[in-house]
Amino acid sequence: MGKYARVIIDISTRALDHPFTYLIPKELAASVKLGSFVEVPFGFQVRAGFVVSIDTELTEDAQGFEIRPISAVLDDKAYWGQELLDLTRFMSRYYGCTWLEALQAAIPAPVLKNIMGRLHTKRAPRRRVAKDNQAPSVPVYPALRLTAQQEDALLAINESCQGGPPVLLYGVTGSGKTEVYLQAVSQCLQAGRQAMVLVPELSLTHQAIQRYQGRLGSAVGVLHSALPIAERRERWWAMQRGELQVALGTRSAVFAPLRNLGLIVIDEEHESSYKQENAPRYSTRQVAYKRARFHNAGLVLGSATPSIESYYAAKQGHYRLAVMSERASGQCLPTVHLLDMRRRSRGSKMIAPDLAEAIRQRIADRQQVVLYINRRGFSKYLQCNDCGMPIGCPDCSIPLTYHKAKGQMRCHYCGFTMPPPDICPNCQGTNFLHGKGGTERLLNEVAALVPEAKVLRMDRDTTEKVGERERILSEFASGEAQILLGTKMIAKGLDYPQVTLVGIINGDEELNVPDFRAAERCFQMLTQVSGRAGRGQIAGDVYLQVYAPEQLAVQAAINHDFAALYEAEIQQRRELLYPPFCRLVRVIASGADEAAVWEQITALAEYLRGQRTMTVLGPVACPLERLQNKYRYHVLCKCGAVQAAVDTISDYLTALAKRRKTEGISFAIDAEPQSLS
DNA sequence: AGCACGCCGACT
DNA sequence: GTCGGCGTGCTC
Repeated sequence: MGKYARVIIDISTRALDHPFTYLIPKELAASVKLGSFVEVPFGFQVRAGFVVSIDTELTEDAQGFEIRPISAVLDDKAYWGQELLDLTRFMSRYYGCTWLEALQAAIPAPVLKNIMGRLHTKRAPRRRVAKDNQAPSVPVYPALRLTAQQEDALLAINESCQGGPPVLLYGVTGSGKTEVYLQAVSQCLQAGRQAMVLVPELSLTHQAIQRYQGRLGSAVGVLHSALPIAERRERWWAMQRGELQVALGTRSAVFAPLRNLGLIVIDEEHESSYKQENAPRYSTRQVAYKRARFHNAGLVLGSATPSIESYYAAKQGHYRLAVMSERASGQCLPTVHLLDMRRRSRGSKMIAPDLAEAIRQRIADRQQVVLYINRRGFSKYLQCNDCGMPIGCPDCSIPLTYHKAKGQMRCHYCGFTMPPPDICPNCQGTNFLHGKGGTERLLNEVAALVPEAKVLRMDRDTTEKVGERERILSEFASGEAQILLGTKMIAKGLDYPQVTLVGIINGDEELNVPDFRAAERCFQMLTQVSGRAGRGQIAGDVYLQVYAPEQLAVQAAINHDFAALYEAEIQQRRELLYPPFCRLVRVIASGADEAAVWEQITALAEYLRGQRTMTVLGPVACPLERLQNKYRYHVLCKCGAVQAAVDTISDYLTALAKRRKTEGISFAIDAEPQSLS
């Protein structure tokens, strides 16, 4: 029986991000446990806190303080106890966030809010209303016969569940990865263990959910932040009580409170949405790896276009590679027509004549068309109209960003600047294009081209509301509309047999994004979108409009040649020292006072350079220079070990916070960033 | 983050 | 004379 409890206070600031020691009063001795939420006196106030250790002796860090008693217990359930503590502690250290921020990510807001709501209000906890959330009956989805390759993959996964290495499942589109997951999960359940299936946000469609529920029935619990609050809370508690055996959901579902995990599946493992873009900036892959290790559970990372880093890790022997190179049902791939958009006159249409003709044809034949437009490029770049190459940084091999006001080209990794060139360094051409496209313009063009067709538009602007995406998709599925036009949202999960034509408007725009992963992302996107055409009886066509047809990412996508892309990328990353050959840690400073932000980030960069343990690039303005009226600057650290680098940065920032030097300026540490905007 | 303590300007 | 500005310091 411990006498003291060490507690993380419910205040998220670096200055207070350490445990405070309290006495456990005798009458609370039974209910104060590891992971309990408690109410404690804190200075002049009463705050909620989270018990992270229970000790019989006073620890050294608490010596010399007047130890006050815990005033009440807010919740004595230990949740997933020690695992939650270990995992969130690890996250706070590795990702450089506060322990509280990590806890807030691991416990859903509605649940947390409910507990915190009991603070100093002696209201008796209400009885849970046992609302059974049994969805209306779902059509049964029977098990399919596996191909030899699928059998092999399943075997590897089963071995992973029994202590074998994690599996990287590289299966081409249509090779039947989902069927393999379903059977692996079934076997896991039969062995009396639980399973978790993680998918990217955009893949968690009605259809996908039905497939899992159709096979696994009511054991499946869907976790998604878009669900109604009450439902989310109840679903979480049901898992906590052990009433659901399978958690199906997006990124945050990696924290599903399952206590007997046997298998974790991460589908589309290459997706960047698996990295959270605000604190705690965790990687789902890594948290899943930690949880799998804790439970001795299996782990599968699956993709038709694996990330370069995962594939490299597999080649190094960290993952077991399972390959499914054949389609399960022998559908044939669509024909890809490459349309070279260079040397087109100023003011010409976004849709090339060939594609325009094809659209007209399909509409006349009462078939359906998908038009994909890239909208990744938020910054302006300069592109050669003769060879199609973006003007890049000589040191970092990423496109330079064009700053109209200063009439300058700038590298957002290292700060290199130069005036806009008159002559293309690649081909000596003298014609340049200023890039930045628009959905609006495309929509108008399509309307003028085929006024009789109904066009649906789907992008972030039109799908703010919950359920809007499903509504648009079902309208398209019903055949009411002939053309679906949109951004990334339409790239995956669509399986409509009437679609015989896919037009990709700016297929290589991704290559103009100042990010060293641009080629990899471009390849992934082209592969995904192309897969939407010709899924029915009629063969499909893909019209791919590009400015740089020679670029390897484009060529590799047309030829379905992942190996070529991988080899080229890995060689370049080795030469330029990018992941997986180093680890990146990015620190962003932002604030309304630009001079103050610059001063702070410069001081940080100088300090880090002085440590001589990492290569420090910058500081420079972030590609997204101003966000919500705040100026943003970053430094990029190339290091050998993430933890050591983050420790150094965290210590510096904590000292700064304690001296109150950071008023009005906020810092964010991003360990192993996926996006550098 | 909050909140008190503390030392300097214009107000019932 | 005092009400109140926000600069420092502290919270087990």
